[in-house]
Amino acid sequence: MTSDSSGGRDGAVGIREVAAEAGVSPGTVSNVLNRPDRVAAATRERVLQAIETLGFVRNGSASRLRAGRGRLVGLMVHDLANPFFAGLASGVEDLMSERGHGVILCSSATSSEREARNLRMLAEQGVRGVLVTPVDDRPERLAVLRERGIAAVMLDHAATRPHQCAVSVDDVTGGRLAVDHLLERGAADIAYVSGPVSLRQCADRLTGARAAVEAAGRGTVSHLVVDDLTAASGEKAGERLLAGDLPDAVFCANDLLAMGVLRVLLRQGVRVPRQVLLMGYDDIEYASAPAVPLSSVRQPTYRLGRIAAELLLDECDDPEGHAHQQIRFQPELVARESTRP
Amino acid sequence: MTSDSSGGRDGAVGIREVAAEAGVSPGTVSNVLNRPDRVAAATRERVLQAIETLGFVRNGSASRLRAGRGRLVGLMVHDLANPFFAGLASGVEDLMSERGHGVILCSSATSSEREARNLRMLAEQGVRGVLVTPVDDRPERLAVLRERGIAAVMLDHAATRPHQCAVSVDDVTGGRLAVDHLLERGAADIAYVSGPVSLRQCADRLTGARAAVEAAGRGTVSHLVVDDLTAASGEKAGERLLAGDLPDAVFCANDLLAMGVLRVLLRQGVRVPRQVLLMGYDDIEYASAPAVPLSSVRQPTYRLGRIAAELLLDECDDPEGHAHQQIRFQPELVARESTRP
DNA sequence: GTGGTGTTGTAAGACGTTTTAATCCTCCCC
DNA sequence: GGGGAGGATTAAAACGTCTTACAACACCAC
Repeated sequence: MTSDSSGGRDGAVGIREVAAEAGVSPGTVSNVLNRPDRVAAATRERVLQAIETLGFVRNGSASRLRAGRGRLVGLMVHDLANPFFAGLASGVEDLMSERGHGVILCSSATSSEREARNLRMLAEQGVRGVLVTPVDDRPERLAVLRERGIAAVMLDHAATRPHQCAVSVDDVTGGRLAVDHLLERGAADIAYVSGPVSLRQCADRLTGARAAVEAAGRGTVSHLVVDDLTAASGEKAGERLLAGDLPDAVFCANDLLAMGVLRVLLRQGVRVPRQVLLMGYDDIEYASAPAVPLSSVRQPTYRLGRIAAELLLDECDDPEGHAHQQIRFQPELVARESTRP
Repeated sequence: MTSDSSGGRDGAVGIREVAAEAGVSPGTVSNVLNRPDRVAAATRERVLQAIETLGFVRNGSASRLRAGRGRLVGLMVHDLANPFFAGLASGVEDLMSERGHGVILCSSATSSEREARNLRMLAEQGVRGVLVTPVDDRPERLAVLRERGIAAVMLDHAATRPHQCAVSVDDVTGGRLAVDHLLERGAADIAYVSGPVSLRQCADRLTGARAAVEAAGRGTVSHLVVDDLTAASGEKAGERLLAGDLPDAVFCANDLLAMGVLRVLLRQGVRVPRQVLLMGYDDIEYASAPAVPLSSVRQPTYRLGRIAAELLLDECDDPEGHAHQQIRFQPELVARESTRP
């Protein structure tokens, strides 16, 4: 135990020890750390040298306590196991890591209670800002954050109040693209499978789907609701579809659902796309892999995350000069086997 | 702005304001928060009431600064976009959330530099402990943490030093299971596709594969190395395989690689499994979806994460009484179409 | 009553950093 | 050589909580 490679002694080395080693005052060390330009080049070098020798690691808690702001942000998604959110998280983490920030990851599991609990935890940790894919539209859920002056950027969701950044994808258009495509491929009787409509994504895609039918002046959209957006729920939906008259086409609110539906239909000998056209949403990496590659609606997942992260840091770094932005991407149709009749 | 629903005033409400409201001293409020049993039921109730009324949110930074330990842990994985790690992270996050802890998520992107940078950041944030899937076997990479007394649990990796917890899956056995299966299905000339052998997972699975061939007294294993464990790299591997004589079977170090290989082989008209048997590893949810469902080796991903998280908290809560554990799961073969000749 | 015992509550000093206002130089110009 | 001017550095006071003594109190047995 006596020979630790680096100089880290038992008596934890702080800014004070560094100052002593470099022959300056603690204040100067702090300046080197936070405003390097305020200190002469020679002194700065000496301090950095001391930091290196002593293996000093700055205490983030103390720093945040005194300065009011830290180098931590929060990220709240619905479900990490869903590749769409994993992609988002990946984009956020990459950018934050480049900028020297840490990301506290939370999953709401689409439960408002868990969301509220996590937001509170984030507030306690004094994060600099939060990226959140909210569980529903109620803007007051972010009150805990606003009261403490914590910036929030909506992720995959439009802004819920005037002065707020948001990065989203136009899900109404996405739903319309999907159903336009299905109608064009000859479907009339279309089933839309989604999670609860309290999820904005599910609701918007439905709106788009109905708009497409209305605009075309033909076709119908029926709606099948399942508990969540997983492949397991997709299988349940598939079974319910099989129990009745099969529609011409099934449009699922995400690819996982579609993969579940596909699995069940194929297992029961239903020919896809011959008998039933099938469409997913998100265009996750695995959408092209199935027996019948899935048509889907592509979203720039990773970029969504990166851009939202950038917006958040911009807002945090300069709250006054920052212009709130609502960025909305347009989704893109990806046609594959599952809708080729 | 004048009518915030909750009582959160501009002059941030701290333990002091709560104390005033409840007619006790700040110390007592702290006791209610940290040692509820030390304070009489009536007083406790009064304090909790005040906390509620004022919408008090404890300052985690101050708390951690003074107490030395906080309610934050770190999690470092190779790649969030990989469903295997997303599953791990999901398990970790669930358990930590139940226990009221936050998780700082980091991705090393299998780069030691980025791993080191992130570990340093975690040390700065004063996390209580860290769960890490290390990029290589060098135990000294955790020195930054040890010096500051931060507990570490190895995740999907055996312990690298004596007194350490670790949760892993036996990858040598996994590799053996896979190749045993391929040999049994008649393959002799087997290609193993993996990322760099500096990744323990890749190395161990290779060891297992060779052991299987040796034990059987027949067959050969050739080794094809690609940059990382993604589907894109799988496609590159597939092209390199096509450039030479096709082996009887391809064993990939994970399912993403296998999906990439499969895509290329099918595109070039190679019959899988007729001409080439194909096997993945991890048994991610999407392994069963492809045109030719992938045989794979299953790992208890989510449980791995949960258990490691539990171990870490156990170690943090009682460093003395804690018995370090090395838990090793056994993987399980899942045979599907891709290895049915 | 008195002294002991146990329980509740309090006062005040950390924790390690940032920051403000003040001090110290050095250099330059008249 | 005196008088700034202006940059580099410092001293000391925060930041909000936890914790260590310690005081207050009630209760009980003698």
